Amino acid sequence: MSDTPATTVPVPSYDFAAAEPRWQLAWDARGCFRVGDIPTGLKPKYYVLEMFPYPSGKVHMGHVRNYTLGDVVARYKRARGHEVLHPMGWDAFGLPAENAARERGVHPGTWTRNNIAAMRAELQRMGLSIDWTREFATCDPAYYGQQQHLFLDFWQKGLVERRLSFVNWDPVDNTVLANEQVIDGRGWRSGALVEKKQLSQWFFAITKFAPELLAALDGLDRWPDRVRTMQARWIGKSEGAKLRFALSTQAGGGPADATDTIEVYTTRPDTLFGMSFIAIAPEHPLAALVADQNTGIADFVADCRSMGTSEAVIETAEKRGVDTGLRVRHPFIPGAEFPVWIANFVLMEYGTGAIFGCPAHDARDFEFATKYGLPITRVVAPDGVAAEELSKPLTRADDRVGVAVNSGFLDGLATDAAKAAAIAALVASDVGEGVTNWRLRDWGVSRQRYWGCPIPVIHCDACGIVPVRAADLPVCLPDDVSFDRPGNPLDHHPTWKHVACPGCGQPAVRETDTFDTFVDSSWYFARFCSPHAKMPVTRAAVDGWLPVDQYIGGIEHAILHLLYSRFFTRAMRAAGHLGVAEPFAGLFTQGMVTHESYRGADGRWLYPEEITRDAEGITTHRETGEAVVVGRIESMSKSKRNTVDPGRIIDQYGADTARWFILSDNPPERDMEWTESGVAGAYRFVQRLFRLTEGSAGAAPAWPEGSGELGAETHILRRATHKSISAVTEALDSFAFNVAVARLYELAGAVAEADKTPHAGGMAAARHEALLTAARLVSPMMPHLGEEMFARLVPGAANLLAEEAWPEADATLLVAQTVTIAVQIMGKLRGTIIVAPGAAASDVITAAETEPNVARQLAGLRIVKRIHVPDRIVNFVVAG
RNA sequence: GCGGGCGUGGUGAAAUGGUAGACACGCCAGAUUUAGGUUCUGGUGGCGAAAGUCGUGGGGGUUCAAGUCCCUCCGCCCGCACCA
Repeated sequence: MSDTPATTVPVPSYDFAAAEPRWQLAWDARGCFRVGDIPTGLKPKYYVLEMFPYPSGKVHMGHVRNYTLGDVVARYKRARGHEVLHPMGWDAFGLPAENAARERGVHPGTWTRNNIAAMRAELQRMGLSIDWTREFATCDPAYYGQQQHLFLDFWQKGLVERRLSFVNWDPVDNTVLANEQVIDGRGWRSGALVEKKQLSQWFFAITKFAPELLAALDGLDRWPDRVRTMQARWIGKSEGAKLRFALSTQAGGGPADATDTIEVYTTRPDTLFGMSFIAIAPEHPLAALVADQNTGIADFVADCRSMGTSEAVIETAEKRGVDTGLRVRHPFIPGAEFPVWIANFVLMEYGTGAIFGCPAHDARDFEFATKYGLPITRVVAPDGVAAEELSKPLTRADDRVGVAVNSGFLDGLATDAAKAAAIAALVASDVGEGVTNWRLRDWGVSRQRYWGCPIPVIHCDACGIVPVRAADLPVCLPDDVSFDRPGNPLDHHPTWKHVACPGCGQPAVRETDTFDTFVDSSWYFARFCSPHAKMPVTRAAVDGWLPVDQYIGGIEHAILHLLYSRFFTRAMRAAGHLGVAEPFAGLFTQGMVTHESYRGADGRWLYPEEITRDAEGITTHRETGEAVVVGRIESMSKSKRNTVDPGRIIDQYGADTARWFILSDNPPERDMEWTESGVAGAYRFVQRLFRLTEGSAGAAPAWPEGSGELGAETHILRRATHKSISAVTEALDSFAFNVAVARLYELAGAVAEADKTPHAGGMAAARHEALLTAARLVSPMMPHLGEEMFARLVPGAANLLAEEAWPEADATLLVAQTVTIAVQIMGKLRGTIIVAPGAAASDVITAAETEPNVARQLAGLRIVKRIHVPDRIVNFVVAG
């Protein structure tokens, strides 16, 4: 190696466009990422999975981020000696394919498969270390047919139910609408006011697992706390009371029956003395009864029906209600009566569909009571003293939990004791009892759509509802469907649904509903273990690979998808398909990719490619020169046109640059902003690392005989190299990829720094070591560049870098020779001292006190206390 | 509305309760080059000539010491069960 620093010798630049496909072919040729259905057991197994994509047509930056994160983990774990399963597939059923069919006349299957082909090609350009032999799409009959088997198994295990539930109904198109298709209470295509309609639907009995789904959250210690908290709240275990209010007036004037009481669930029976009304949901049976006799009430109930089924819409709507005229008796206050209202904010799905209103301590009840002039009585106070008039609800923790006041026999009791006493009193008078309630509802899986997995059920006039025989599966979707009118094409199909009943052989009709697409994504991770099996999963494969060790995806799936997958895993275990209860041992939730948005003078959105920015930062249209308004930085979306096409970035800068920038920009759990300047910076680093390699290309030079020969600069570089190994390893282990990137910038800087002085005393060997280390450390993030560097540093290597082990840091090189200690007076930094690591406290404090600036500041002050934190800090607490 | 999260220089950010701003982008200055998404060197939180002082969304608290822990307020983001 040369002893002169590399100065102005022209160095060829890194030709990523040639190198990236070359290395992708090399990995593929050697089968670097392929594993068997059953792990060999020679190494520890590691299953890395990113949430599989919906094939919308194009890979977007969110995908690039997701799959880059997963690929870093997969490549890193492989290097650390694991046998890594890293598969990819397609969440291929869903609404957008049907929309494309209606809008463009293309068959959903054709549209979906074309999209998959396009997106697969784009993903493959990223250099992901995926075992593509395991790929499948959920719209493959080989997949959804097995899903139908699972449905039959779950049915047998008592986990499938059929009951009525509400859907959004478009009365003009005569079709069911998804929540997203309801815009301001109207159908997105017809514009008709949406109605709630009851349909008979299939449900998975997820609530049967509610206690264990909640309890098992504690064991998911590699999940983000926030996701566990959100799931716990969603499952929503609450301890409260169910009580029956006796109606003092008969609902229909008819005989006393089930309608002579209203059953209410409450978590706060201790606040019963603060009651001022009962509110029931518009869908409550009693509401229907009253509406039959009163057109005003009927109108109100009908009005509530047009609100749709979305909880967010219901809860944010203005609180409205109507007095039914019915009155109930208070269970504790003889002679007291309270009105029964129908209120639009009461949910039929939760509790009993009826509440008692306690306006003093509940914001919604307060708003309602204020609006309709209902009394507001404080019944909880922190100090047990009832207070003055209320101008706003007492909803702070202090105001909700305390001591009962204005509450008869409960007065003076603390909240928990008051609850118990209230429940005891309800039990004693046989009007209620303590109950545990769950917020979680059973999972409705019926969808009135074509592009989904058919529910394998037959309706027979004689035999009722009959499952399709296992031997007759899969129930495949017919291809010849028409989208020329609204509604479910399966229902309109001339022949598909007509079959013989498996029970009696008489003409019968297939179920034309298909499964919610969440069903498809609730077990795909298990299918990846043996994707070609003639059964849902093979036991040896799932026993070998599950659970997923690291699952990575968007926070938007924190509740539904993850909860449904947890349920499915338990249900599959109950049916004997697998042995684990939890599908995902580790979970990482990534942030979104955002970008500035731009609008032209006329207000229309502009693509980033359409604008240009001059030296003063003024943005104008690239072609017309018109002024451009720079809008908010927001999540990339087609409608705002603030998207950046990953394909263009890879063309221009290469996959490694895109991966590097996406990792370097910020912590992966946070939203990131895509910027052109950031990409350009990443690209410069790619080139810089490559150029550094040039100075050490070729076989490793020998270290000089005897370590005493090593110069100080050599030692500094070696120390930097080994500190990088340790720091990058630690950063990758903790998902701090942006920190790993920073450490690699530092290592590259250390090599450049070493090049400033003439090389001597083993520097050439240290430099080679540094760059070889850099290649290995960088390779999970920039695999192509890593291979290129490795090939130049180790010509004729038998292995690819992808097959090489992770480097080990030499502990002797990590030990610091001195430490810098901060010296504070009253917590304020006044100086620093340099001492040997582990120096005695007395020596350190003496050195601190004599540090010139510290000594000057301490003059005339009395030291009250000396705090010494070894190798970190000295703090003097002074008096006066 | 309810639930969850986030908030640090011009920007993205780093920081086991222990020297706030590592690393990068941008910017400034200089060097190199037959200048073209170059490269290299140095500088870069605010105020101040300096000593210093202020500074992690606002306010309060715990602590010798708070970006970090607690309370409260504000702003933004995600989810709310038929988007995936």
